[in-house]
Amino acid sequence: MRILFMGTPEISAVCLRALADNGFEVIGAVTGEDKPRGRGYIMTPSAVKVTANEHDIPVFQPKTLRDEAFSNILFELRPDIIVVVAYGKILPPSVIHFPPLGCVNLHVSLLPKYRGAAPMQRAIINGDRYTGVTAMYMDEGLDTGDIIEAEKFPILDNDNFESIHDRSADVGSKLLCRVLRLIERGEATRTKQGDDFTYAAKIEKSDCIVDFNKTSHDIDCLIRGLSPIPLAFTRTPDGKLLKIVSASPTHGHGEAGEVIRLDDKNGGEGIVVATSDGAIAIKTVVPEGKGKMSSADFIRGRKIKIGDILRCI
RNA sequence: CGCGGGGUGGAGCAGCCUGGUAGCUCGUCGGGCUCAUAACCCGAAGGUCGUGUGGUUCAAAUCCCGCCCCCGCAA
Repeated sequence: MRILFMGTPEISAVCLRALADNGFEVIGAVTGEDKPRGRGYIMTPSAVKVTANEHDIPVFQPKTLRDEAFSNILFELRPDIIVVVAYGKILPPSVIHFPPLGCVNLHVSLLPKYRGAAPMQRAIINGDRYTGVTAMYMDEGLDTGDIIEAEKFPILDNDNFESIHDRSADVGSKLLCRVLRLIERGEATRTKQGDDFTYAAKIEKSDCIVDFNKTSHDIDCLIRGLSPIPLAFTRTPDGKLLKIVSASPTHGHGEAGEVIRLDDKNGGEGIVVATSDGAIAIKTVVPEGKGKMSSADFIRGRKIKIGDILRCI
């Protein structure tokens, strides 16, 4: 079965690696173009491109899928099936209907919940107790295709975006391999999605602002859903950015955003900030212009004091 | 040449502008107090201040120049 893989970020790369390591015939990898990233705008290849190169899989980085150039690539490759994992571009009908065995997509949520861009983050931010991965046949809608198989797993109190991402990649890549074997044997089934869908909108900067007028639980979920990338943030009284890597709800009373306790002992509470229904202990931070450090270290640097109000103006 | 911050004993920082015997909060080690402690008290060790055996100077962590490295933003 000739598989054309399409994907871009790390989670896609994990899936591509799984396919390659499990003996699937991956005839090509379509991925986003190299983009200037990081300090100094260095041109950087996608995770999928790097992985494909490691496995000697031909890489294609079309500007668009809607032109003759890409059609020609499809004709030459003659894929039996296209596997898509977080590619980053919408596939036009001409591509979706090209391969005889269709296009299979791995989506990191339990569809029809959380269609769209940021399902993992949204599930954590919303305080969901579980999430999952879904393999489906793509149709022309946004994550609306028929479900082949899905797998559910819990979101624990200490999970964050990173741990859920890694688990999704692990579970998802295995699910993908399993589903592809079913398809090879002609045993894959189709189940229509239910109507109770939701969308997981892209994470915007405004989503990352910590509002201490919310409950400790909501703030905790926000922080975990955005950690370690892009990170929830607030500001210290001097206007400096303070990103929050990890925190946990605790007890306390005070004006929302007020620093009510400071614990500079290693492993201690760190910076304790009042919320609408208690307080939250900030354990790890990234100060503006600095790298990640424990709240204890931040406090020792004498940059914060009890009574300070944290808020974004 | 995208914007900016920074490299000072093990950690986080101050000192640099206005050159002149290295400081703060911790940690570590030793001792004390205590039923006990991550608490408190006393004491100690530990730094060529990223680097060039660079420039200026009587004198450089501090001013000037080159180089290396780290980080945040933005994409």
